[in-house]
Amino acid sequence: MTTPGRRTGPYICGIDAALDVVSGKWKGLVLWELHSHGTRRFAEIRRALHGVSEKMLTQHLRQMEEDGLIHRKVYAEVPPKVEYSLTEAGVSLNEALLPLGDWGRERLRREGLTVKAAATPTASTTP
Amino acid sequence: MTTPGRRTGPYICGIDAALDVVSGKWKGLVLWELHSHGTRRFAEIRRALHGVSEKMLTQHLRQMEEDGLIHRKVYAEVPPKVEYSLTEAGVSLNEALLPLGDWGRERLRREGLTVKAAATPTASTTP
DNA sequence: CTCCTCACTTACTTTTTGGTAAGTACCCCA
DNA sequence: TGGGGTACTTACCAAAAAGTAAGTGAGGAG
Repeated sequence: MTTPGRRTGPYICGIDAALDVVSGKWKGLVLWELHSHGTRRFAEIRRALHGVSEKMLTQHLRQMEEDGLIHRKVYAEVPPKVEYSLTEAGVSLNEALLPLGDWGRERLRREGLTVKAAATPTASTTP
Repeated sequence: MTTPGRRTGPYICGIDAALDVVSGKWKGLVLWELHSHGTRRFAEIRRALHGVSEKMLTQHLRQMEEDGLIHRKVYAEVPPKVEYSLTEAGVSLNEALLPLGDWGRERLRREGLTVKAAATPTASTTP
């Protein structure tokens, strides 16, 4: 039990409340994956996020669902099928993250840091 | 030695590179404190961020300095005096965080979450 | 003389986070 | 019959982040 919690309770400001929802090794990527593909199945996301474990992925997806960022649709089919997509809040969060992504890319340029091979080769632009 | 590192190396995208620099329980607040006051001394920041320990604060400040977000000026005076201020990168990061702060405040409103007493009562608006 | 302030550092402990590996239950393909 | 795929869960472990408490060394207030 005990949701692998980080529901710290009272926040001190908006940034706090927003960062809390994005922090987690893969959450940003999940957000971006769903943003650029609209709807994805569990295994598709897993393959897109090279290196994520099933445990971490489910954990993150559950938290993001709880936080109202993504929607989870289960098909009562026989090989299980679950589809994830962004909610309105998820879409707007993604938009709010765009300037931060710009800043990050600028930082990479500035410091001459390496960027790993794109997580999703099919995605148009990486954030 | 060995900076309490979280320099994970190769990033996968800009958001990654930006989040890495802001994640840490107090970094967002430090950024905001310096943004709204221009220049602050160690003890002033400490008092503004109610609840931070000296260890965590120095640790965060050092990392942020390493990441080029803040500038640290030491006066060779007899009761020590150190002043912190934002660098250009720090200022632009703060700007990039504004939409995220908006989103966070919207989230707080949406979910009816509590907000702790402002960290800096003198600050005009909380992010 | 004693305590408080400044800006830290160090050692140690706890909490949180992430990773590994296995198990589940059923299906399709060869 | 054996292997792969679907979407997970569980138990256990390692690593990282954060908290606690104490020490430093000089100055100024009482």
